[in-house]
Amino acid sequence: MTSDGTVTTTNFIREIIDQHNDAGRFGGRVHTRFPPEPNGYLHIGHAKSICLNFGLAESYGGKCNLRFDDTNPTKEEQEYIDAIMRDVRWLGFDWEDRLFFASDYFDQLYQWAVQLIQMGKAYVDHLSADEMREYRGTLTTPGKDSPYRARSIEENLALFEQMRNGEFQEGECVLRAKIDMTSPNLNLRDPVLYRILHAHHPRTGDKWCIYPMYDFAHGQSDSIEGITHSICTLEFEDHRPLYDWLIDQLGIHHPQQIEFARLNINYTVMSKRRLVRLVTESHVRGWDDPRMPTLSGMRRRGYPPQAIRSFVEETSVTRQNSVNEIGLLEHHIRQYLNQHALRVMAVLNPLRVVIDNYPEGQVEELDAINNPEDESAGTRKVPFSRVLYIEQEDFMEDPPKKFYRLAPGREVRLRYGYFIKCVDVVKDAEGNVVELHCTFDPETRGGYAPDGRKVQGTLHWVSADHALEAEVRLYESLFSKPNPNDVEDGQDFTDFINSDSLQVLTGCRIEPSVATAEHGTRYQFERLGYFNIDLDSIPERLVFNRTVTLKDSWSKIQQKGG
RNA sequence: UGGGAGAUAGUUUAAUCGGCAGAACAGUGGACUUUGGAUCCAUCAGUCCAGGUUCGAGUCCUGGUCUCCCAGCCA
Repeated sequence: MTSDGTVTTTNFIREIIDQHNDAGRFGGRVHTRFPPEPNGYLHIGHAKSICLNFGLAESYGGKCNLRFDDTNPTKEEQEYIDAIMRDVRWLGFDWEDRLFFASDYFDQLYQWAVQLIQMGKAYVDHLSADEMREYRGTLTTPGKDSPYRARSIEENLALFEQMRNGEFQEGECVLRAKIDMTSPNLNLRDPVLYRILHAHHPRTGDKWCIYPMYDFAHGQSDSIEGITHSICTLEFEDHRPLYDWLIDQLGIHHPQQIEFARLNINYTVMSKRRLVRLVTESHVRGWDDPRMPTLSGMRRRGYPPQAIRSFVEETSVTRQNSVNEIGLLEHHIRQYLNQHALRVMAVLNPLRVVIDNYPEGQVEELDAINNPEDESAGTRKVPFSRVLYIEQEDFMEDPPKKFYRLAPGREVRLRYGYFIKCVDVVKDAEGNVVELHCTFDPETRGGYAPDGRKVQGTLHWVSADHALEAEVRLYESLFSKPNPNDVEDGQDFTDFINSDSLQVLTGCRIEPSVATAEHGTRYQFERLGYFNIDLDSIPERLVFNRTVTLKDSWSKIQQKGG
């Protein structure tokens, strides 16, 4: 068990660590890190890496660092750094005093580059990007040596010094490792170590105009921090021989890299490149749009971090590429919220109901249970009066057989209220039902009939005079296609954006008990789903997000033509 | 046609030395119910293919098929 109470199952990474510990490698130490690049917001795929790295450290009594891989100042911003830290904390993890940046190591990295040059293992190359691509060869044909590969150590040292001093334009030259241009692993065909970028860095300012490539920074950063297990995703497997080479040449601490398959979910996209486009092209309202798979979007949507963690835990850690169903995530969301969310009554599409035989001006405070799954949540009072609203969907003039709700002449229970019977239907000029007249049975207060008679349906409701007005935002998946990345020639993933992914309802009515709740407060609207209070909400104008619907067996019956 | 990796119900996965293929989600049917919620019960459904070794193969061997990753001065 971890601190959040979830059960940790074993996986291939834990088995590797166990083997290391049995063999005494790393002296039984386990030190991991979560190494995001601050060029975008964290998404649920990152949550898997976060849970894995912090979770491993915790369960083995080790530590986990947060390190920003900030080696490309042209793409990275302080806003992203702040957002990433906020999201990691929100998930419930703590890096304590171990907040690091790859840019902290720029001096050391520079020294190591010089050392490689001195060893004859790196050289300054003046090939253009296009030329370098040609010289690199292809997947099936070997590359060939750059004409600059044979420069003397002294010349390389001088040239690299000039690079650092800003004596070259961007793209004029780079520092490359001297490994093997014929290697079947393209990462070993003299990879670029340093490139020239006359860019201002969020942390080092204008100190540097040369920046290390990720491949030259990542492994050594892990080494500097004494990381034992460098956990990363599958696409870096081909880079491992390069990291190993670099670390062995330098003779420094050698972490063990272990790759796992990234988390994918259907009906969404997970690559940062695509998420950035969704934001910059205004397909969504921002990084924290509740339809986004970002952690900030999910937070705003009302997804509890505990549910995200239990979902991630259940997807398990493997080396198989896979795509999880969004339904599994939603299952975990519902499971948590069912246990923890307070119940309230809200009517999304109000239909006015007048209780003809209920005294005018009378108001009763009825007892309602806050959470049937948690007795300690207690009860509250909800006001009942002569004029109420119920859900439009809960009335049908000519109902099908399995419709349990209100219809002319039919009796139903108002939850925690009374049994009511529909006696009249008022329509407007177009024939739309605009008001119902009902009678109530005073003997059924609280929803129980002393004569033991049963009703099939129980409806939620609010008192018209007491209800608060609210805007409610309903969400569906952002994409209408299970795999939006699967595009034909000439198509773009944005072609598959679901035009119904956001539906805004105004004039919704909700019971008064929520009036003073804070942003983010999560509720179950009885019979409708889980909702939370959006950041846009103000007391004069409440705004709710639908986090997820309740499982709805009526809709299935309907679809089957019931 | 180079290198690296991976194939188990619809989905995601488990299976100690080679020893009864086990779960969750989804689906279906039912019980219960003051949420058509929750809960409970039942049920459907699987080892990529072809050989081989073995008393016995998801696991070992041989051959094949399919999928993913790699040709940024991105990470």
